[in-house]
Amino acid sequence: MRVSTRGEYGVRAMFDLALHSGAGPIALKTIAERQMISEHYLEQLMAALRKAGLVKSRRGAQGGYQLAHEPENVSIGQIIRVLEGPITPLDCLDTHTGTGPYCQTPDRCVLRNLWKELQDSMKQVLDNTTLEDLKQDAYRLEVTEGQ
Amino acid sequence: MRVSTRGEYGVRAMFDLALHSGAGPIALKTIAERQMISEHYLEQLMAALRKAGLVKSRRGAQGGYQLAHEPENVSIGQIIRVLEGPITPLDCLDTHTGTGPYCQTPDRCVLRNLWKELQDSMKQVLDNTTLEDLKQDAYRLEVTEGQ
DNA sequence: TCAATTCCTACGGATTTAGTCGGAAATGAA
DNA sequence: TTCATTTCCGACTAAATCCGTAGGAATTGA
Repeated sequence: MRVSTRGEYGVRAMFDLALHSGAGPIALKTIAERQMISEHYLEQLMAALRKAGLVKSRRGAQGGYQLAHEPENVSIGQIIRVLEGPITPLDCLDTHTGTGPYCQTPDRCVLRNLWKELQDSMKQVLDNTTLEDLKQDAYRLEVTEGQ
Repeated sequence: MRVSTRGEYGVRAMFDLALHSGAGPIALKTIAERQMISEHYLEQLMAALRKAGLVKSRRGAQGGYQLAHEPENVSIGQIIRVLEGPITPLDCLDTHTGTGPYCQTPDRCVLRNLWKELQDSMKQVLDNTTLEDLKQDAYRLEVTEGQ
C-alpha cells in the first residue's frame, strides 16, 4: 500500500516546479538539490513526465524543465499514474474482463467491491488535488508560520 | 499503491472462514482449494494471522482454523496490517519524529498533509469494513442473483 | 568554441514477492 | 497402539521490483 520513491519524488519535483513556475526553465540540478533527490534518478522520472506531456524541457545552457500546464490543471493523480501506473490496489480491478478467478463466484465479487471502494477513495483524494491546491496550502502555511 | 497477494489472499481466507464460521475448524487444505491459493503459501499467512490473534487453530485430525472473534469484530484493516504492515502510503507518516527531511521546510509539510489525507481515506474504507459487512454483501448478492 | 544542460541506454546491488520443500509435533479415530 | 490427518516451523529460491549509478551523445546560449 505504499507509494514508491518514484511517485514521491515525482510529486516533490512537480510541486517544486509549480512553486517556481513562470520564471523560465529550471535546471534538473536545481530541483534535485532543493528536493534532496539523486540527480540521475530524478532525470529518469523527468523523462517519463516529459513523455507524458506533464513537463516541457529545454536543452543546453540556461535550459531546464517547466510545467507544461497551469498548476490548477495538473492533479497529483496524473503524476502518480505516469510514475507508478494505474491507481488501483489490485491489477485485476482495471483490466477486469470477467474471466479471471476474482469474479467467478459471488463471494469473490463481494471482495471485488471492497477493493473498488478502496480504489475510489484513493482516486478521490489524488484526482481532486492539484498542484495549485498545494501552492495555496503552502502559501497559507507561510502566512500563519510567521505569527 | 498495490495490495500484495499476502493481503489479498489473507482477506480471501478470512472471508472464507467467516462464511463458514460456527461449524468447527476448517482445514487449511479446504480453504486453499476453495480460494485457489497455494496451500504452503497460505500456511505462512495463517501463521501470521494466528500469532496476531485473528484466528485460532487446532492441530491433528479434524483440526483446522477458525475465526478467533465474531465477523463483526474483525475489520479488513486488521487483516491487512497483520499481513502487509501499517496502512500508509509513506513510511515516514507513521514513524514521523520531525527530524526527517520531509518536514524540515513548510513546502514539504504541505506534501505530508497530502499523503496523510490519502492515508486517512484508505483507513476509512479498510477500518470500517468488517467481515460481517462482507457476509451481508454476499447474502444480498445471492438473493438478487437468482432473480 | 565551450560550458551547461538535457537525453539515452545500459548496468547493478539490495530488497521484496511469491512461493517451494521437508520434516517435526499434535490429534482424533480405528 | 497405530496411523492418517493436520498444524507448525525453518530454510531455501527464482523472479521481479526498487532505487539508484555510469558514461556518453546531442543540443543550446554566451
